[in-house]
Amino acid sequence: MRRPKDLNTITLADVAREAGVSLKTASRALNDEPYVKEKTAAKVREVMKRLGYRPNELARGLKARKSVAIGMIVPNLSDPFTANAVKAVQEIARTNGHIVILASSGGDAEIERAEILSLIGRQIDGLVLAPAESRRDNVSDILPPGLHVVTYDQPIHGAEFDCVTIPNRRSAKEATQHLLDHGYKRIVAIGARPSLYTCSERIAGYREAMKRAGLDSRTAVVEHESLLTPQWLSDVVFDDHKADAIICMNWVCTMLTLRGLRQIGRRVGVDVPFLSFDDFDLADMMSPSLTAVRQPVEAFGAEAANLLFKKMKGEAGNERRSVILSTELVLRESCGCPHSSSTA
Amino acid sequence: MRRPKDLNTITLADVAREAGVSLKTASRALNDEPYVKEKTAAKVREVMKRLGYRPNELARGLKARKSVAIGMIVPNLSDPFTANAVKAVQEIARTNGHIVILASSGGDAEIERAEILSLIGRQIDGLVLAPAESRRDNVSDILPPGLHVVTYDQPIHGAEFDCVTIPNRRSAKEATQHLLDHGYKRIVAIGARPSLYTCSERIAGYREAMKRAGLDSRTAVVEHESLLTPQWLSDVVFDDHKADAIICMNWVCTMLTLRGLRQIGRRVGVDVPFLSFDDFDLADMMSPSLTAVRQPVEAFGAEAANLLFKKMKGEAGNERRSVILSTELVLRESCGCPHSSSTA
DNA sequence: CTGAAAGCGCTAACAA
DNA sequence: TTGTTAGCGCTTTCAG
Repeated sequence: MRRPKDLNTITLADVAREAGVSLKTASRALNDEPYVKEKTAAKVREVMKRLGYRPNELARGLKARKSVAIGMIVPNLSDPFTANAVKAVQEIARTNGHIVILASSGGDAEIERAEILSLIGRQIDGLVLAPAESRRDNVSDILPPGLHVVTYDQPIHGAEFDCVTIPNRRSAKEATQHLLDHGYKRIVAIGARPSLYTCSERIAGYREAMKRAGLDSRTAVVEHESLLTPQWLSDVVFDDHKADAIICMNWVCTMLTLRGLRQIGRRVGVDVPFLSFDDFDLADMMSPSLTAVRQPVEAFGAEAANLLFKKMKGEAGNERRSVILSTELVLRESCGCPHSSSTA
Repeated sequence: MRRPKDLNTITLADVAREAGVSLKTASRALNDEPYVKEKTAAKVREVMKRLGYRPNELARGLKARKSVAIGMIVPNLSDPFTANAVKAVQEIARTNGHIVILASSGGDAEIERAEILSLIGRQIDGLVLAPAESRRDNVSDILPPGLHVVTYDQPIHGAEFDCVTIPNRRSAKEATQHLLDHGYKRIVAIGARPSLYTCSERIAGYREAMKRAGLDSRTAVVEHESLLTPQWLSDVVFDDHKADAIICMNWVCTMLTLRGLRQIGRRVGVDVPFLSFDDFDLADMMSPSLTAVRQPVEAFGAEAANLLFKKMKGEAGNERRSVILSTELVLRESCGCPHSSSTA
């Protein structure tokens, strides 16, 4: 004659009582287990529906020692690159019957660590991580053994996680080479957060191209995006380096540089040829349209999530797996190429 | 002498045993409860740290009947409007000690429903929802009583949720009026998903403005974004309606229209004046720059989340609360306004 | 101040 | 085929 203290939550016990079966039978019906007479099962299901029963996943997870949830940690959700990756991960998680707990590090290693701990407390079954830092392994020491992690965008130095990346160095080299082919000599590479793998690799690719052409590298790399101001552009990129072309090493840099250039009165692609590492919506709609290295944004998240679920199901062996996606240099006008009206 | 079956997970019992105290004492220390000798508590904390103990939030939630998690359901993560809202919600959740379970409906009511059920099973403490549908209440009947819901972008007709919106009708009316002030007569309003509140309200605002000017409304609204093709633009917007100006009613429509116009050889803002409901990064960097109605994207998510947490804490009373954020008509060039070099 | 025992909702053993 | 009994990891009575 016990009554649930909270009469708004129906438990499996309520269902069982109402259906006149035992708890375990109700449980079996719920989970479509064998060894339940179909008629009994039907009865139970009917009661469940009638009562609006919803299994408590917390209780299930506690028992099963898993949560049917994966975590995802990203640095910055406003970045369309990130947003699309999240979208892809969320979709694949859904098809695998998992939910996604989304956390944001803001690119800060301490926050990242705290978020990971929080996710671990949630008993996540897997983690997709866009690391806030790539030089130092800020993660491994707090991971419970057996938790699968897939990194994307950046690998973590010294850690043994699966990772989805692009050939940063080669892509940057090719992009730089393209600018060189146009005849520019004082190409300036603009980047931010040099300690990040993507940044340093892309800069390295740039250097290789410049070196091969027998030219000096002109790098303009800020410790943090907030330092990428119009004044800085004017001082460093133009006054110091006398830029005759610019390559920006990621989306944020591109955005800030586009704005900054306008403020200091330099027209992108007209006064100064421009190439962006990271393509985005509308790059093709600007005038002049922006030449860019395109990363397969959705594939990034999709590959990472697929790899994670494969690992979780034990279908992928135990060795570390790296997926390297390919990029595409999308030639438009801002680099100096002639106008083309092809659809991007 | 019982040994955890899974030796990789340390429980509070392990901590208690190691510290030589009872389970409850360890629990008290964990939760900073009073009535624990400071020395005892310190000892427990030391052991926790040494063992790398992490409380199991699933177990906590099961007991406490709450999960310290909120759910968020959005239609489309690639939309920067949505991405920024998610970012804001996630940040505010974090400061309130909650995690965010993110789900995506793809604008489909059935999926939305399934996702809500899944979140309920997770015992979420609150829900931020950008409804997939606004005409029909697809939600209320499955919500457990006591679960707080805040809607944003669209209210749900017939449901009693708190909601964060903008003055859709008035903003659209003002925007249309601005085009009228330029002297355009055959202004075409392009929209998608007419059953959505935002769409119908904005179209209504447009109609009001046209009517006041003594002009016929020329609406071009597709059932679904996928129908907004270049061919359709050519046929409906230009051949049928003889557009001499265009107003697009949301971001997706703007994107598709910009691309479509180019494909059919009409230059935005040059051959055809253009106004976008929804501002975005780079709208100010295009040539001509795009005049747009700007919604406060981050505030959208922030207000929704703040409202939700207030409700959850019982600080907001029980009556329904509506927050109406203000928009701004950002005048740039595509509407026909003279070039201005002000920073957006 | 501290501890023993009960139980959150569910599922895995082990009967019956 | 069904039911009974434990117990997942934690917190909450209620005694010491």
